[in-house]
Amino acid sequence: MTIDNTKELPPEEARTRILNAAQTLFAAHGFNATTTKAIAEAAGVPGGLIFYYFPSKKALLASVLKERNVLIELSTVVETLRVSDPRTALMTLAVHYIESLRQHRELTAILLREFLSHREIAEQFHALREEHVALIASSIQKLLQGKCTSPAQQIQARARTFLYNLIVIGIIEEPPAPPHFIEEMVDILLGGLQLSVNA
Amino acid sequence: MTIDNTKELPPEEARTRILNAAQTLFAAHGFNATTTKAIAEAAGVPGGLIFYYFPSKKALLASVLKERNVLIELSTVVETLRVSDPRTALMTLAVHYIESLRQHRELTAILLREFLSHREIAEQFHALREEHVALIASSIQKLLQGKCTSPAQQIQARARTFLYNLIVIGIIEEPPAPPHFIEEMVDILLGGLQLSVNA
DNA sequence: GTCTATATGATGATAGAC
DNA sequence: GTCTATCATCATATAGAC
Repeated sequence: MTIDNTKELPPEEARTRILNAAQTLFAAHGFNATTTKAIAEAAGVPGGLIFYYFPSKKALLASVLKERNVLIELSTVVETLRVSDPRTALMTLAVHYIESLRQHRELTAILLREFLSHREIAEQFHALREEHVALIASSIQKLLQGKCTSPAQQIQARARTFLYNLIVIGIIEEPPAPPHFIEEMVDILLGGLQLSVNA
Repeated sequence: MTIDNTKELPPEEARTRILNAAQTLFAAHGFNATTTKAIAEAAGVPGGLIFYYFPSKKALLASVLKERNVLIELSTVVETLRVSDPRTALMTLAVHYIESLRQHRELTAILLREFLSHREIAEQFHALREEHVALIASSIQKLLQGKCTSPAQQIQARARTFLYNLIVIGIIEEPPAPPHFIEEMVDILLGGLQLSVNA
């Protein structure tokens, strides 16, 4: 029987604590405004130890973004759609997606902050967006199977409109807007489709 | 005959050059990553002069945001709607709004970067959003006068969906998405309304 | 109002003891 | 692997000559 090294908090894993602290502080104050000293203090380790695990502060940021990846979890949200009624399904998707964004607020904040200056991050952000548009579009298409005759491009546009709204709601909007806006938005998206709603 | 002091580049207005340089550099690299020295160099003035005109670097940022205000210009875009056909009007509004956002890319970049950490800026951003939702909603309502019987709240939701899409398209989306997406989005927004389109 | 020179403090990173 | 002490650099901001 081999030892499982993937526990949540391996006894003295200073590296993990540094990553956690960096993630929190980068998100709260931005990359440049966060000092390595502050990270070390928050992590409860001496300042020098950071540079034992990471060659530079920038490499630390890269590790945070790489090892704590938002992409995967957000994508799985889309997969959880096993409801027959399109309206309910889209509502579920929206709520879960926004919740997921809010749960990863720290990472999305980093993305939002740094994509403007770091080309690499911008491309990651862009790829993520397009991937999700495609995922949502195919989800909608499945949901409407047989119930609707709209062309594929219309569905894609709806998926994009949907996602863009979720992005603003989940990342930028603060405080949260009118309570029933999400519901209304879903209705708008489904409004133009020739649905045979009679479940 | 008095002298007009509101020319584009008043003979030696170092202050203006400092503001210009600060705006550009803050937008390109963020507030913290931009040094006052870099601003001075870009403006072609000695480093010390910045602190003659502005008490601190942060005050300089505040001045940039206050004196180069996006709010006004963006609001006027909405006013330019004097077309009878709703679809054409919304298309015009969308295109102009996005163009305006792109023209003020530097300022929107600063807003996007700093609203996460500076409470003041966040509130400014939020107020701007809500003001524009209201403006767009009332524009749509005027456009649909007599042609539609949808309740006010539905119109508001449409306006918000519209604006949120414009925000992502104008500020975040890069490179620009599928060419006809804006058109498709407008169609989606108008899709659910009981229009008597027969112009 | 403009410019030079510089104070003062903090930052990322290193060297080396344990 | 962990920690202390410290270096070299560069930041914002000031003092004061012109």
